[in-house]
Formats: sequence, structure tokens, C-alpha cells
Amino acid sequence: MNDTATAPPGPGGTAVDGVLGALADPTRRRLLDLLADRGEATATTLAGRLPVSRQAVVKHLAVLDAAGLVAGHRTGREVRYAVRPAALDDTARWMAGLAADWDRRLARTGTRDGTPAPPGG
Amino acid sequence: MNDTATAPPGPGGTAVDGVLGALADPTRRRLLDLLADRGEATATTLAGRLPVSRQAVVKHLAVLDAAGLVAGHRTGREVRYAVRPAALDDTARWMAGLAADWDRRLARTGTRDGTPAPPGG
DNA sequence: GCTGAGTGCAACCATGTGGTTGCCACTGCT
DNA sequence: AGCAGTGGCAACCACATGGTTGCACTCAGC
Repeated sequence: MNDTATAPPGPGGTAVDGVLGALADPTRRRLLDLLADRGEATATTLAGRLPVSRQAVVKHLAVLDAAGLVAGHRTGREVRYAVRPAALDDTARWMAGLAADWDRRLARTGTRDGTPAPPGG
Repeated sequence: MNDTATAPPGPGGTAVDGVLGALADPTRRRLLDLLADRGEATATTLAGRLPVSRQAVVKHLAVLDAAGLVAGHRTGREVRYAVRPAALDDTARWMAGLAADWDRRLARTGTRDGTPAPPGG
């Protein structure tokens, strides 16, 4: 059984989970916005634009990296991070599919609750 | 300045924030899946399908309700909840727009970071 | 009116997570 | 070689959050 609801039959379901958690935090969203705006940036630079310490930014960047939303590569003594639209796009599609799925289900289900759920589907 | 990144210029940005947080929790997603599948259900019924207590379900339902993902209406002594695709659909669109926005920005930005561009810095 | 089912609320606990500070290692420039 | 800047731990703190239990209240049926 997949644990990502039902709409996303594709293998990308796991990635979606991380993306949702990562995007749920406002600081992280701000970080992504900053990153998308600058194209690339280091944790130190980013920290200068946010009301949090560099270490906090590093942690957030780690979460975003785990979610596949950003990627960092070392350049000399710096580590520059950049956004990766792929994961976001994948999640957007998953969500759109989920919304459509809900609508579809709502159309076929009436107002039953006491019933022990449909056996065949 | 809105705190929901930049892509969604519409007023729906606030709703998105709640949806993301609500969707980030696996139990909540399971709940939504159950709800979408049954059409309608009470917290007690839902609790029977999940490995958590009824009260835990009630709390999750409250979060989902605050996010606009579900709506509950009282029927006698029961409170039946049902999913509301609107908020999800809205968020899906926001996310798709954000993904497109990133791609757009990445196309125009090069690899600048060290440049103290903004005068405030 | 009594009883049973179901809801709502409050207290409480444990863990996760955001955030900070401190310190050390490494890299690059002079 | 020496100094300054940047990154990477690790420890630590505070609060939010998921989850539980207990109890009181309400609605439905007999």
C-alpha cells in the first residue's frame, strides 16, 4: 500500500511527502524564493537576507535538499545552492491529480458513512 | 510583502499556507483519503479506520477544517465531515504557478551571488 | 426519565523541530 | 606562513504538535 493517499500512482509519491513538509515552513519558502530570485546563493549569503542565523539556514537548506527542492555544489570554499523545479513540478502535478480525484470520488459517492466501505471499489 | 513566495499574486495565498501545513502530516492525508473515499464520515468512524484515538482524529479534522480542506456539519448528535476540493485545487494551481515561476527565473538569472546587488547590503 | 452512543473540552505527556551559540577544520588570499 | 572568511558539527533550549486519557454534556431511543 502506498502511504501517499491514492491519486499519485507514479513512483514520485515519496518525493511528494518531503516536498509538502519542506514547503509547510514559511522560512523555507522564503529561502526558496530568495534562491529562485538569485539563481544561486550560499547559506551565509542567504542568512544575511533572513532574520535567522546562518546555522538555521543551513538546517533548512538540508531539509530542502532532502526534499529535492534545492541542490548544493561546492565551489572552492563555498557551497552554492540552487532551486530544482523538478520536485516542485512533480508535487504540483500530484496535488492537481489529487484534487481531480476527490472531485471524481465525490461525484460517485453519496452520503454514506455507516456502511463498512465499498468492498469492490 | 506577502509571505507566500511570489508566484501567487491572488488573495488565495493565505489559504495555501494552511493547506501545505495540513497536507504535510501523513495521518491527515490518510484522513483526507478516507473522507474522499466515503464521501462523508464522523470523527468516531474515522478513528475506527486509523491507528489513533478519536480525539487525535478530531484535532486533525480541526486542522484540516482550518485549512479549508474539509467541512463538517452537524446532523443530530453527529458531526459529519466531507472533503472540499476547492482549497486543494487552489493550492495545486499555486504550486504549479510557483514551479513555472522558478523555471522562468532560472532562465533569466545566471549565476550571481557574490554581487551585493541590493544597495542595502 | 433513564440509558446508551457520540461529541466537546481540558489536562497532560513525549517528541519533533526551529533556532541559537560555540568551536573546530578547511580554504583562499596576502 | 599567517590571517580572515566560510562551512560543518554538536550541544542545547523553547515551543509547537501529535497523541492519550478522563470527564461532562447532549441527543436519540425505549
